[in-house]
Amino acid sequence: MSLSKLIGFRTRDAAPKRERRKEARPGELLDAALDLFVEKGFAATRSEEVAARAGVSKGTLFLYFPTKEELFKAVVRENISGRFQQWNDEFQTFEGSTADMVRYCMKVWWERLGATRASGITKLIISEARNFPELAAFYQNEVIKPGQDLIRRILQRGVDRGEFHVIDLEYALFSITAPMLFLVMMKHSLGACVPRGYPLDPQRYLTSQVETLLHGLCVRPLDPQKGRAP
Amino acid sequence: MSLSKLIGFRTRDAAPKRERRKEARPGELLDAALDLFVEKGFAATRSEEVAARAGVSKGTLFLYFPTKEELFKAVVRENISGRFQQWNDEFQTFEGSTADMVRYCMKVWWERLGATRASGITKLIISEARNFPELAAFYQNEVIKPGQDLIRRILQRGVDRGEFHVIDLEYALFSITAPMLFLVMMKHSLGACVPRGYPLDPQRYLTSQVETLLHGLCVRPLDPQKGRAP
DNA sequence: GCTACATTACTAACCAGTCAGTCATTAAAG
DNA sequence: CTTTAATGACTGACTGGTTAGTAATGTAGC
Repeated sequence: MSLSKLIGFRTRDAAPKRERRKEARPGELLDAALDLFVEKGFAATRSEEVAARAGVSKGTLFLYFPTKEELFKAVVRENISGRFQQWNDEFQTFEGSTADMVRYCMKVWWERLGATRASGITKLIISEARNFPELAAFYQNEVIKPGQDLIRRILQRGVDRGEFHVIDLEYALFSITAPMLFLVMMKHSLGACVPRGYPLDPQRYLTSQVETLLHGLCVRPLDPQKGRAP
Repeated sequence: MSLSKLIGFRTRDAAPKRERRKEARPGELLDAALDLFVEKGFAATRSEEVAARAGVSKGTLFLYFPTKEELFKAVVRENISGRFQQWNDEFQTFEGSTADMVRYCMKVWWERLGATRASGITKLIISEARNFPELAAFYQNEVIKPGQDLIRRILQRGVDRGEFHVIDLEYALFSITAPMLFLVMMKHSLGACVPRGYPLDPQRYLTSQVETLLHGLCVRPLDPQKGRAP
């Protein structure tokens, strides 16, 4: 059985003509790789399949990326780490209550990462960290650390302005990241293959989690009896 | 290189004598399988390695378990599903506030599952669900469903007794399971290979998460200003 | 026709599951 | 108690199928 049959389609249509397109290849390969890494994970994604989906042969893939690991790192840089600078700047100039800042943070995270294909990379790393520790370390430095720094700054702002009574900044961090991680896992793991129970409305899920978190976090709840009614 | 060298030790000491121990084999194989599945995941665990760690040959493994998937299911039954009945009974007879019940639930979960090797199975399933949907479905029925039913009953009790103001039971569920999942993931994924930041004290983590959750969940917080100080 | 991009065929290495045969154990017969 | 024969638990080489990465061979475009 031919591989192209196996995959079902070629991006660069039926004509198996040989073309020289040095500029476009890397981008097309990264795009194909993201799809397949998210769908199958790192170990289970075959290099030849990535090449086929980008409409080239396996040899060509290794012409642009020396190993499968380097291909993966390039995918992460392209889709996640490369975009952190912009987000950092955005939060530097935020005005309003820190509670709103937390709400906005979740919203932005979902719109720009959680809801996109790129969130599958997070699931992949969590899934395969132990089998590919070098990739895990790369992701830790390139994505997790900057992300946590950003959240830490938000929480610190809440404490500094007397809005939050955070005892332990490091643990409060996880009150924000755990729901994010859970949603990503539902989207890309069990939720993607065991339909029972989960199609989980992301907006509603995030709102519910954030509001619960804030009511346990704010020094002066607006009104003990209100704030949760529809 | 010999496989026993690769693995580093044999459970049933240096003598490679041939023994007939029909009764003991399945248990020893399940034990070895749990270790390796947790350490490497399902796909990356080689059958021969499981056999070697149990001190038998690969042929013997397939004598007791027809396929690798059946071996895995047996591991889940042995270590998780087989124990649910007892836990269910325990919560049926709980007396005290539902808040305490939630605290107790977390504590018990950690002591009997989270802290044990078995928690690695949860991580494995989340990691490999998409590549092994049949295993995911099995786990969904055998573990997740019973677990969620248990938590749902606790929350419902809180609502019935006027202790909780839960709007949507199905989403409140995740406020309890998400921190559990996060902790398991830290323990078995990034936390197990990227030392930076995490050795995460489980007791402290769980307490912090549960208290935050409860203060946003209880109808009448005991005292808005207190309850979070050490 | 030259050269840089692209392909194909190849290597070396994996691994689940099988099966023909081996040998520890047991029990019947001497 | 000892010998012999039957049993079935156990073994490991083998099959058929994987895949990352390489190198020889093409061919497009200048």
